[in-house]
Order: sequence, then structure tokens, then C-alpha cells
Amino acid sequence: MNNGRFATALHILTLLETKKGELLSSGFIAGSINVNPVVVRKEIGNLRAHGFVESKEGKGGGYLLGKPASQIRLSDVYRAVNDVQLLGRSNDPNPDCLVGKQINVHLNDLFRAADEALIKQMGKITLRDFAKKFN
Amino acid sequence: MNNGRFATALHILTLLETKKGELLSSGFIAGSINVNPVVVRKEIGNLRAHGFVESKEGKGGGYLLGKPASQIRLSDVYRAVNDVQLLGRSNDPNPDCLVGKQINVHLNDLFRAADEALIKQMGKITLRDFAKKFN
DNA sequence: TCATTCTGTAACATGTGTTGTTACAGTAAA
DNA sequence: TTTACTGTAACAACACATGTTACAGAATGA
Repeated sequence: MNNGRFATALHILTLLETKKGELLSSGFIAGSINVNPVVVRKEIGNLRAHGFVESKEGKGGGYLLGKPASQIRLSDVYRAVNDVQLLGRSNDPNPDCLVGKQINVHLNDLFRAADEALIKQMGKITLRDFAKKFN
Repeated sequence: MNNGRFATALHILTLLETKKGELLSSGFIAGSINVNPVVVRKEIGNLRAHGFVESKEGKGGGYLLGKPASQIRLSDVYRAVNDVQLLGRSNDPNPDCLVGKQINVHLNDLFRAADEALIKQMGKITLRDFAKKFN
């Protein structure tokens, strides 16, 4: 439903993978993405809830991947960030009209199929594949 | 980049197909969708620019399909409504960072592939197929 | 020709959702 | 106990889709 968040989330995860072994702070990550550190912490809050990231509090704390990058499909990340289907919004049509009465059912079928196609494509790529592109 | 517009556009086109042969007014169409007639006229302005709809001005005027429903793929409609990729927004990252410097290129590749998968899925269905579901 | 009934569009209001920012409590390390 | 982090709430700012009003232009028919 949103969008820019996905770019942010992938950026975070890519950094964690390329700097594997180090604890990265929200300030450092924010500097690479060029956003406010709080945006990073909030996004990581979500990623952590899904098990993609682990955090360490206190001085010297920071973030690292919660599971191997080879086990994180981009479709998993996508779903974690977009709780709602990209296509999914419809109107509140007139139930007295033949078309209006049924359209949302048919739209939902269509949206679901489209969303699945998108998810399937992104499921082909893992975070490891993605991070490998950076050199 | 939007979303609800796609539902509106498909609703309009479905109505025009199911009431083929009649000129439908923006008021009638708006009544089925349950939106303001101006919203319909604006959306049709776009659909007309893409050749999907023809209009007749003046008293007794209205709208009809600009080409056979069998020649309108839902992916065509989708593209006409969403001039921008659904996924496509990225950040403005730090060029001094190895990841930041390259991420937008890789994100764009990813987004394009995902978008193509979605388009391909919707290309399987024509307006005729879709409108047939209503009975 | 004139009233009527449409479309076409501009202009503006409204609402909603995302993103940005400040502030501060909690935690761990030295 | 100071320092440097995370975690989160609260609020501000902004972007964007959608809703609405208003009115000019066009076709029809009396």
C-alpha cells in the first residue's frame, strides 16, 4: 500500500549483509540511505518482528541479520513491508446495479492473481542474490 | 502510483461492455460506481485518450467503447491508469557509500521485473473475459 | 433561436497515508 | 555515572488521491 518503505527495507538488509559480522547503528545506516535515523529504527522494528533482523541495545549496540541472507527471499521482505495488497482498493458501488453488485468480487480475484504473480517473481531472488550485485 | 482509479476505470469499461450499443451518461455510470459524475468524466478523459472509450457531447450524449472488448487487455487498462510503476519509488541515497551508490540501479531492475510479471498476468485477461463474469 | 441536457475542464477543498522530526525513556558498556 | 546506543510515542509536514463546485462548450429538438 505504501512503497518507498520497501526501498528503505531492502537498503537496510543489503547493508547488513554486505557488512556481515559488524553491528551497524541506525545512524550509520541512515547516513547511507540519507534518511532520519528514526525512520531506520522504525523500519527495523518491523523487520525484526519478522525475524529478518536482530538488535542489540545499549552502548555499542546496533543491528545484524537475524537469519542467513540466502534464506530471505525478496518476496518475504515485500510482504513484511506491504501488509496490504498493492492493488486492492475498490469502490463502494451501488448494490442495485448488476455490475455494481458483483464487481468487487471479480476485482478481488483479479487483484489477488496479479499480486501473486508479483510475489512469485520476487520469490525467485534472495537477499544474498541481491547483495551480491554490489561490488 | 495511485490505485482506486483502476477499480473505477474497470467498472466504467465493464458497464460500457455490458450495456453495449447504448450511450451511457456520466451520471448513470457514477450512480453504479457510487462516485461523483466528475470523477467519471475525468477518468473517461484518460480512457478516451487511450482509445478505449468514445464520447458524444451535447444533449443525449454519453459514452461507448472505442474498440471491441476482446481487443482490450486488462494490462492495457492498467497501464493507461497507472502511468508510473507500482513499485518505483526509491530514496536519494549517499553516493559515498558502496551500497548507496548502486542501490537505485538494482532496485530499478527489481521493480521492473516485478512490474512485468504483474502486467503479464493481467495481459491474459481481456475486458470481454472480465465482463462475461457478470450475469 | 432558445431551452435543455449532456460533456470537458479548471479550480479548489478535503481527506488520508506516508514520511520527517523531536523528545525522551530504557539499556548496556566502560 | 557517563556515554552511546535502541525503542517508541507524539506530532508536524507533505504528497497525493479523491470529492466538489462552477461554468464554458456542444448537440438536440421544440
